[in-house]
Amino acid sequence: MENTIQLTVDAVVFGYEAGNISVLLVKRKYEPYQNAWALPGGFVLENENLEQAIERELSEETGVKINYLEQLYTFGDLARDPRGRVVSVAYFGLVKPNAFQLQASTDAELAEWFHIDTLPKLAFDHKKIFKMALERLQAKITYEPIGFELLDKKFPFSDLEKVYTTLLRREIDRRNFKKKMMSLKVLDELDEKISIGRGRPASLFSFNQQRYFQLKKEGIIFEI
Amino acid sequence: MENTIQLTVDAVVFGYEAGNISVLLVKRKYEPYQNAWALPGGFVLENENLEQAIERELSEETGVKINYLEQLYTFGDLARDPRGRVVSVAYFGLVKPNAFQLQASTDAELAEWFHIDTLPKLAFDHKKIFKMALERLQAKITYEPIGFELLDKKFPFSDLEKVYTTLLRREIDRRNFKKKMMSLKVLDELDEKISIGRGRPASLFSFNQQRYFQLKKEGIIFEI
DNA sequence: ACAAAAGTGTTTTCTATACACCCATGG
DNA sequence: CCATGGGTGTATAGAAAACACTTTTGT
Repeated sequence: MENTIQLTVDAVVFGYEAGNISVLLVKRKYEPYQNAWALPGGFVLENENLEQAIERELSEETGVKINYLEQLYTFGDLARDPRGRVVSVAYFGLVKPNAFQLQASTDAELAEWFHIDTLPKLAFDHKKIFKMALERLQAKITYEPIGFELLDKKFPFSDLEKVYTTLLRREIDRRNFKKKMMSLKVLDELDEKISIGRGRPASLFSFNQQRYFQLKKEGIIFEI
Repeated sequence: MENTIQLTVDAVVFGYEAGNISVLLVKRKYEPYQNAWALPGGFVLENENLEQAIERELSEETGVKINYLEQLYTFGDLARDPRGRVVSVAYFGLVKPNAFQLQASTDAELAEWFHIDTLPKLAFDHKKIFKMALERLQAKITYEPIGFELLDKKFPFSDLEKVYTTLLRREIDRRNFKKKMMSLKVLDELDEKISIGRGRPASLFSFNQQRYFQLKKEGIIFEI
């Protein structure tokens, strides 16, 4: 059988820093859409699976180390790529703040973080892909604790709260939010505090992944 | 660029009849896995999108008219197909009981419904695909009213209940279930009854799709 | 008349929400 | 000492869950 369908992967990678949720974009070097911003991604090689392809492309194009990766959707419209029939498997990913600084490795000078509310025009159907990824992320944080994946290993509780208020675009009652979070027992309060500028120093917390997997196995679902 | 990756689509189609949830399988005519049972599906043609490919394959192989179709996941492991590198976009679908009778059209004699608990050995990684589809369906009926898609236009309430108890594999309190369902106002009670064998005749209900879309737009979420 | 399935309300428990003041630090 | 952000508890309302008997038909 003759096959003229090409397969690519694309990633919508979210990062959090200082109260802002950003997405990682790369500037295209070649046609089509030369010099336009696009999601990192590219053609899948014959001897790698889809996750390997994504990780290779991310590392080649951005140098970012991904922390959480999940398949999003496969886009197969006929005219989505001017080069011909290209089907793309999209992923969405989260990175921790320490990965937020783009390393100057490889082609990193062509990668940049953009605030999710002020994206430039995107190549191909990447706007549509981004939109779906954002909706997925917004939905997902309400029933799975992936908010942690955007934070450092140790974080003050207020950072977690900020991830939620920023993504859900609404205020959250701090007391109720903490009550619910703590009742799940997936957060460990550490004997450590940080003081960021003025104000009372904040206790640091860490995410107890073991406890989370146990809960998940028992079928108990997180819900905000 | 040379591309030796092939793209297929596969469908996990569920049907409901007489208290049983079944899946549609086809018997393979050719190698590999000749004579083994497999999910309906096949290669995507260059001039059709993914949904068109699935619908074409389903109609060619089974003659079944699909009622609800949703993309499930894309499977891209290296060794999933002995013919070489084949990536498959899997869908899951639901059919109404009137589509349950397999038409003798096309290759229909090679298609058959199997109870979800007693599937034969499946070709390729189709077992894995099926498992994911079943989990998705089980999760999905708890937050979207897709249970209706498995029933006729008019149905007794007990049929809906049976779909839920069968899929969720647990008993449901009939009064509480009805209360919740009716409070959503997506069910219209008709001035019509049916009597199935012995017992009190049941009122028929229909699903109010318009009302459902309105609710969805308003962000109100169904939850069982 | 009895077996079989449909239909129907109330009480209790739990969870979600609303809400305001004190605490610890840096400047 | 004051500005800034962190930390905490209770009361109310609404939703979920538990629970059993009556109705209508076919045989």
